Amino acid sequence: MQSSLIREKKTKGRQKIEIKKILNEDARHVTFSKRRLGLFKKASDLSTLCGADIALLVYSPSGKPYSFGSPTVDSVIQRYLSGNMEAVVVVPQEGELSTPSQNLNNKVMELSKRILEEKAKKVDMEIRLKELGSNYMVALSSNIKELQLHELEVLGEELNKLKNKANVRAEEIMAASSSLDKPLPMNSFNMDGSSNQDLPMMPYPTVNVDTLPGNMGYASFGPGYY
Amino acid sequence: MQSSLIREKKTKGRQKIEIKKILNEDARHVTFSKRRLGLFKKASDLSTLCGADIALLVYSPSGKPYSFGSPTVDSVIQRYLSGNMEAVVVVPQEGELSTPSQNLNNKVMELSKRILEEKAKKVDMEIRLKELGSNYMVALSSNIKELQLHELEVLGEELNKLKNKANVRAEEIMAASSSLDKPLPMNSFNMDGSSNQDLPMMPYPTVNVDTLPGNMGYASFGPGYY
DNA sequence: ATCTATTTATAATT
DNA sequence: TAATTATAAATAGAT
Repeated sequence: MQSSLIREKKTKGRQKIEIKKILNEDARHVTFSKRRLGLFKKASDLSTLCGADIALLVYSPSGKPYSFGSPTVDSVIQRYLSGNMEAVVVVPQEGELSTPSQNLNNKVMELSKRILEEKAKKVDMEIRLKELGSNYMVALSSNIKELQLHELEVLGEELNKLKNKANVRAEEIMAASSSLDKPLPMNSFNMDGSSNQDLPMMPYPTVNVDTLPGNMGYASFGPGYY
Repeated sequence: MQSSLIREKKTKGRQKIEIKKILNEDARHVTFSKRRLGLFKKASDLSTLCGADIALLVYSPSGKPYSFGSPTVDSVIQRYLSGNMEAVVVVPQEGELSTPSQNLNNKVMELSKRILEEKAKKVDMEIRLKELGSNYMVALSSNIKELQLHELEVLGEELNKLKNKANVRAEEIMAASSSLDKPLPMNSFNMDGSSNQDLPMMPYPTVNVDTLPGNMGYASFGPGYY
C-alpha cells in the first residue's frame, strides 16, 4: 500500500561532488555551461546589489571567451592595470622579426628594467603594454627627465635598426598582405549597456557569446535569452 | 502542549530579495562581503572543475580591490587584451615637455590615429588609452609587416627629436630626481600559487586583500582565512 | 561572526 | 541540448 502512496524518487537529486577536475568530457561541458551561467549571474547580482565594479573573464577549456563587466570590462581592467605597474617593454613571442632582432630584444629587455627603476610614475600604461605580448612594444616615458639619456639614445638606435630591418623586408612584406589571422575580439556585454560588438542589448546577466574562428563552442546566448 | 513540542522558529530564514541596489549601507556591506565570498568560491570551483581560465576583478563601493585568477589574473587579462588590440600611441596630459614639444605631441597624435585606422582594431583600446594620459607612450607593433613603413620612419624621427630635446635639458634634469609616488599593486592570488606580492599562499578560493594607501576596506583575507 | 530557515544552484537523470 | 527533480549550497535576517 505504501508503495502506491509513496512515489518512487525519480532522481537522486543534486549530489555532493568533490571540487576537482571533472574527467568525463561530456559531464565537464555540461557542468561548465551550468556553472558559468550561475557565476555570471552571481557577478551581475553582486554588482547590482552592492554597486561593485566587476570584470569577469572566462575562457572555456576549448578557448571560447565569455565576459561580464560592470560598468564595463575594459574600465575595470584599466583600473586593475593602472594600479599595477610601471614602464615596460615587451618582447616578441615569435614571428619574422624575432630571430633577426634577437639583439634588439635583449637590449630592450634591459632597457625596460632600467626604465622601471628610474621612472616610478603612473606606469599603468606600461603594464598594459607588458600584458599585450606577442608584439614588440616600447613604452617611452615622455617625462624625459625621468629617462636616462643613455637609455634614450640606445632606444633611438634600436628603433632605427628596426626601421631599417623593416625597410629591407619591405617588398616581401608588402606583397603578401591581407588575410591576417588576428584573433577576433571577445564579445562582451557590459552593465552600462554597451558592448564591443554591435549586438543587440540583453536584459539581465549580460553573458556573452563569441564567434572566434575554429571555435567549437557550447551554447550561445542571444538577446532575451537569460 | 504543542507549544512545548513545536519549537518556535528562530528566524525567518533566507528571504527572497529583489536584485536592485541595496540602499541601507550596512546591509549593503554585509551582503557585499557574503556574496563576494560566494562569487570567488564559484569562480574558483568552476576553474577547478572544468579547467577554465578565469579572471575576476571586484572593486567594493569604497574602491577596495579583490581579484582571482586562474592560472593568473594577468595571463587571462593579457589573453583578453591581445585579442582586442594592436598598436597604440598615447599623448601626454601635462608636464614639462608638453609645451616645448607641442609639435611632437601633434605628430604623435596624428600617428596614433593613423595607426589606429590602419589597424582598424577595436575602439576599446582607444578608450583605454584615452583614459590613461599623463605620459607620452608609443607602442610599436613589432609585427612589422603590419606597420606602414612611413609610420615607422616618422616615429623614428620623432623619437630622435625627443632624444635631442632630452639632451638639451639634461643638466637641469639630472639634478632633481628621486622621491617617486607610484601606486601599489593589488594583491592578487592566483590558481597557480603565485601572487603579485610575496604573501603566503592561501588554500582554496584565492581571494585577496589589498593594502592600497587611503583604502578604507572591509574585512581582509589572510592565509588560511577561507 | 554565527545561526537558522529558506531560497537558489545544480548533479543526476530523462 | 533542454527539462525535471531532489538535494546540496548559498545566504537574508536575526543574534
